[in-house]
Amino acid sequence: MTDVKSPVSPQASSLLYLREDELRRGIEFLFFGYRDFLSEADGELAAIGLGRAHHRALHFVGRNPDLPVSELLAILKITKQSLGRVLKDLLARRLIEQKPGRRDRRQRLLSLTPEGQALHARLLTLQRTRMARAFREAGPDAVLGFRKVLSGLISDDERPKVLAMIGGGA
Amino acid sequence: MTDVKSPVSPQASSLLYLREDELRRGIEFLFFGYRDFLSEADGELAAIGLGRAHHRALHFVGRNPDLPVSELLAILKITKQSLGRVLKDLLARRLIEQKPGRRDRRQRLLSLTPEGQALHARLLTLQRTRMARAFREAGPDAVLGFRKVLSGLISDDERPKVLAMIGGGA
DNA sequence: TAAATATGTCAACATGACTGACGTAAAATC
DNA sequence: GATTTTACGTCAGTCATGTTGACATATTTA
Repeated sequence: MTDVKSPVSPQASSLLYLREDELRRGIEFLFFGYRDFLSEADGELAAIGLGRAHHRALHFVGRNPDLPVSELLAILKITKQSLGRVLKDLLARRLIEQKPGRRDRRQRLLSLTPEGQALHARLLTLQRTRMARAFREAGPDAVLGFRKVLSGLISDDERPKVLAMIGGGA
Repeated sequence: MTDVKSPVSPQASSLLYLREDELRRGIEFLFFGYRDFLSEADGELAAIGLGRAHHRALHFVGRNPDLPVSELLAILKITKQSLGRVLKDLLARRLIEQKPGRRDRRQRLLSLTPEGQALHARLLTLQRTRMARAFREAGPDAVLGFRKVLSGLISDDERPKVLAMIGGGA
């Protein structure tokens, strides 16, 4: 019991940002930021009878034309049964289309129809608008930090794949 | 078709970080970071037969002893029926306890039992550990940016309440 | 006393995840 | 060429978590 009054938990002041309280705040910011960020697109989706699961599939297919089902499964980390239902809906509404792979004809390569692209673009614009405002208010350095921390939150064994797909550094 | 090769979408290079592509990357980082951040605690929870919904309630009650149900509802933004089921489970397992409010006896103030505190602490430590690693690798400036951007993603009308609860600036 | 508030509860339903089992076509391997 | 593996689909059942709508009860406020 040396330091009588030390509000700092770990050790030096250079590590203030690693105090328990700061970590808890980070956790909670992530919760609330994520919650509200998604709520907007959710509204649009609900209006046309789709859910988040459809949105996620639509997004990654849109971003990655001719994506095999297996890769989409790896990105979303859900079971094929869960994805199956979602894809069935999207195919029935002609938002997504399939074609067999050229090299491997067992594969069903997924891509968006023009209507799918339109919806994808609409949702992406919504989300980009919100993200753009947050980025603008926070500034370029903050944006870098935002990505750095989130990148660190990704599982070690997933990070290479994810970074390769997302593109760019950090 | 003037600028033949302009990789920049909006206008100046000072706004590079607001290009569509950078915004998309931010969106995707948020998706993957959130996905993997939660997966760890999910495992612990599944092992004892609880889910994310229980975790969220446990967390905010733990952080905010004597929390009225109405406030928990406002934090989680779910219906009282959904919360009711979760609280019923937590009460049955004696992880949470209720007591009537002193000033307003209609209220049921929620707090954690010792067992609830133990579980809360265990889960929080798990999450803090992961967050701490990401923070440490990213550095203090990045942490600030992380919080700034997430704060900007929170709905305008929610931000004051949330910031008041989370504490600290930005 | 009447109205509003805080909370709980019953019932029905939707979404999106899961497990487990089985089927088929194409590719890869022995 | 026969066998095994792979990519994908599908049927069936279950679970967790959200929803709406209606109604009940106790307590506070007007």
